[in-house]
Amino acid sequence: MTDSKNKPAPRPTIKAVRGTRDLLPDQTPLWNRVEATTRAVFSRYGFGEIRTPVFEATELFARGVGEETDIVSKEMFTWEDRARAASEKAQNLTLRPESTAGVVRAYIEHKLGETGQLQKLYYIGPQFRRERPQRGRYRQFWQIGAEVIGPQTSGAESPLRDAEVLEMLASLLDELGIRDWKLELNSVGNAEDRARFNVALREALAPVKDQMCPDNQRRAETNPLRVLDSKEEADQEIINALPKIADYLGEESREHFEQVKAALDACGVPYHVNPRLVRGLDYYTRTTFEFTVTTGLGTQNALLGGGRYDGLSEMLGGPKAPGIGFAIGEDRLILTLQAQAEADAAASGIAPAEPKLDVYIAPLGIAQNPAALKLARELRREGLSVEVGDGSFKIGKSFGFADKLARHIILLGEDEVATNILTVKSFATGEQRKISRAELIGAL
RNA sequence: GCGGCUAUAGUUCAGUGGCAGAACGCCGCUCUGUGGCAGCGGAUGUCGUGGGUUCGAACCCCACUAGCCGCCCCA
Repeated sequence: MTDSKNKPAPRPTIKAVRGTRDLLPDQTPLWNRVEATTRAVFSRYGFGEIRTPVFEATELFARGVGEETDIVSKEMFTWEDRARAASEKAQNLTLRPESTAGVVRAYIEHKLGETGQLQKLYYIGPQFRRERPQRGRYRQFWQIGAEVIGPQTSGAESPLRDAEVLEMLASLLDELGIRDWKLELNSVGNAEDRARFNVALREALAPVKDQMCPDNQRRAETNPLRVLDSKEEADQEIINALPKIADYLGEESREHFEQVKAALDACGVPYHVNPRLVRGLDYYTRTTFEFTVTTGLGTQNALLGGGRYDGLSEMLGGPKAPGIGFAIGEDRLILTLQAQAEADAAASGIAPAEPKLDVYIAPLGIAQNPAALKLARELRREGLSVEVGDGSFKIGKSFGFADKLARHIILLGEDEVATNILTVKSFATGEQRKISRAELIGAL
């Protein structure tokens, strides 16, 4: 006679934290397809997988990504690790906001350059940025990235590598079925070019920066390059009049860029040179690029971005090791594919079929449960996908479940267990047959 | 970090001060070894959280949280 209105004391429910989310089984097949395709494509180009830690010393990102970038200055999940002994120093740690710095750290730490070989490394994994969540922008998000890095003698600096990476990305997006991608390409020059350009830019900005928005005024001071890709309407006239990086490229950088473009032309990979494409991370030199799409992402239309980082290894205290790499926003890739699939379904009026199991086994009565599980075990071992009902279910209920889950139902009553002649009904045809256990696999 | 919009059943959503609703889905029965279709019946719920106004709040006000959209930035 307990009072059913006596509800348990309310407890606050725990939810996924802001900007994070669960990927349920209706989502993960697409993720797995994307990742499997990526691995297959990358391995055809000689890339091997690297797995680095999801957290690193904060210093790595400060030096690698750049102290003045938004990522480092305001978007990192950083904490002070407890010192476990008086003699131990507390360490400042950070959840990785991107993976290139970590990969290059590993390259240096494991002396991969000493092999003399070009290293082609890829990764797939979560990254963390403390930004305001939005469509296609999460606080835990996934990136698929690859890096080509090695000593100069390995050919890591060759424009061939830039073109190969870009061609690989074009092939990957094609193979995944991304239909409307666009490659934006630019060169920001080598360290010397950038230094000269920065001086010229500062000179040009000095008399006009007061007329610009506060953000651009700040950038004019801290990172003048970033003024160039500002989208602030009111400042566009001023920005268009600023010096162009292309005019400050040295002969070497210019020639490098020309060769990248020539190789892309030869491969038939379309691109648009965008002189204002300046990527946000400090380590980029020479080639920079971005692939954008028009479906599914709204204003977060950059699907992936990357570029060359010839000085990064040295910035991290390693040997000279030119490299080029990119990071694909996997979440955005998935959103794009989903948006395309929805558009296709709407156009054709055909909803994609749900995947079904091969067999649903319905024991009729709990006495048949052990036999049902035994049969399931055997069929699964022979490679079939199988679900087992419970003998307490009414037969109608079993059919209901079976029809949703599987292509065939096997009824397992006393007779079937005793004779080893199974009753099998196929939902596609509605046909019901008696099949001996020995002939079952062939009959399905 | 800034601005706008939003939050009601499992889902999509209606409800603008007076009994908490619809569709789909779910459960039961018609039908105890035959599902889908159909008929009948049923449950959907702290109306995001906390406070305030009011005789009375899903509705008005405030704060918070979360989501979406945009800005910033980035993948």
